[in-house]
Amino acid sequence: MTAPSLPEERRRAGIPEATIARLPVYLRALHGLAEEGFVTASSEELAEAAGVNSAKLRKDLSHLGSYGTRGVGYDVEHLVEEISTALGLQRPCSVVLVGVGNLGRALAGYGGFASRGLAIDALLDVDTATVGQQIAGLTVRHLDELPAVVTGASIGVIATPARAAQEVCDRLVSAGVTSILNFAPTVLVVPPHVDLRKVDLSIELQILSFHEHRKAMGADR
Amino acid sequence: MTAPSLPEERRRAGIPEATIARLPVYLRALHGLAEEGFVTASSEELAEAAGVNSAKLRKDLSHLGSYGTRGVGYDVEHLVEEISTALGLQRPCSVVLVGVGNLGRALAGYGGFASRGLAIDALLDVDTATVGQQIAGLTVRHLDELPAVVTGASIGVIATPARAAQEVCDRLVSAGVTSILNFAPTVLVVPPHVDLRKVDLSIELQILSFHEHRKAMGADR
DNA sequence: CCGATTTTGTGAACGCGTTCACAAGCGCGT
DNA sequence: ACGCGCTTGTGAACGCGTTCACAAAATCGG
Repeated sequence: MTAPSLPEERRRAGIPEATIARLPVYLRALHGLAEEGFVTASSEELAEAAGVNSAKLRKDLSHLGSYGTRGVGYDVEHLVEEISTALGLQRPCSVVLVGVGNLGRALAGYGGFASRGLAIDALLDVDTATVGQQIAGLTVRHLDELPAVVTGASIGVIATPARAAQEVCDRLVSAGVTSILNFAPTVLVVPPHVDLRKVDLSIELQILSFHEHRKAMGADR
Repeated sequence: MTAPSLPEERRRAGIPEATIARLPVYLRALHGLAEEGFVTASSEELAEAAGVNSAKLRKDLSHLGSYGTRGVGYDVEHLVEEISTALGLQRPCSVVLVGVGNLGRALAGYGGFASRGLAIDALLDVDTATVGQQIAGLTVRHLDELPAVVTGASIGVIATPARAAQEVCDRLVSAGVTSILNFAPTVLVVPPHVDLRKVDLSIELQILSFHEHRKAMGADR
């Protein structure tokens, strides 16, 4: 355990999770402002574009370093660089998607990834009818080729049916993947060194269902 | 402002947001346990199936009421009922999806919704080539018909390109929708009485990118 | 060169959510 | 009937994240 001497490294290690989750939003807001011709932006302007309040934005950015100029604001282009660096988008890692069903195809064709430096590099499936197809400029390969496509730092995306997800997850981990994004509606278990995030479409709807009913009840009485 | 006299209602109003976000997970875990033949389940068992610790699960459930039996655990079937009721899934509201592109199709075909009582009831788009198509048993209708398909309590799902999202959002709100799930990579602004949730696929990847790079840096030094 | 003005960066207070730890309650065996 | 073991429900402590409010810093006009 080496004591971190560089302040840069201290900062990197100590960025709160909640802040990291917002950095991509700021990045997108900055791109938007840049397109509108802003060369500099105050925390107030940036916060509005990102949909947060300015105090939160300033504290978030302060975790990265002091990249603003008092009385002026933030240099848009420079801040894009800094956030991209913080997120590791300067040297993007490869993304491997497993499960080329409806959702998998949608993800493969989703333009939002490429624009931020993160593009899907490989599509894998087990269905022999799907393997070999060309989708979004990529040829679908068989899941057995997983070890060959995982090179160094890779992110795995699981878009399989729920029943296949845990096995696919295990195979990703075996192949050396340490960051996994799961779209299958299942709880996955992974070793402690693996980062796992999940996106569950039906859960989001159920949360809204709760709020919708709560509002309806309040109106009734 | 009537003072809530029924404890049931007090509970409903006071459920913390974080708890609500986990109730759907518990619901799914309970269905899984039921299929495995469990008629009763301890907080420990349920917590493991849901991927949380048992203390959290117990506190979450305590916000709904006292539906467990000390020394025994929770009746699986009964708890399913209670959580479903709390989430408003007993009388599910209709779901209207706008934007039948790749993602929209994937969502329309996603089985996970129907199994929990929340099914997509209408598909809308503006593309004349898409309108009229049959997808997942539904006929795609034109966005102009929005007022006709929104009946009472409805949830709106936005799966359009980013540039169209705000206008679609405004039209949903005008039609009376007060709960919106946004998949478009944009910050939407809504009136305060509207609940808005967002799912952003590229943001999730960028968060993983951060962790992946952090791990790689730690290994290097 | 200086004061007025703007905006950042941050210490402090606050609130929410998680975790801990245990008393209260329930069933079962004897 | 009664004590024993198991499990829930919950008050209390803790930690993280948000918000507030202001001092420090930078620009600009005179």
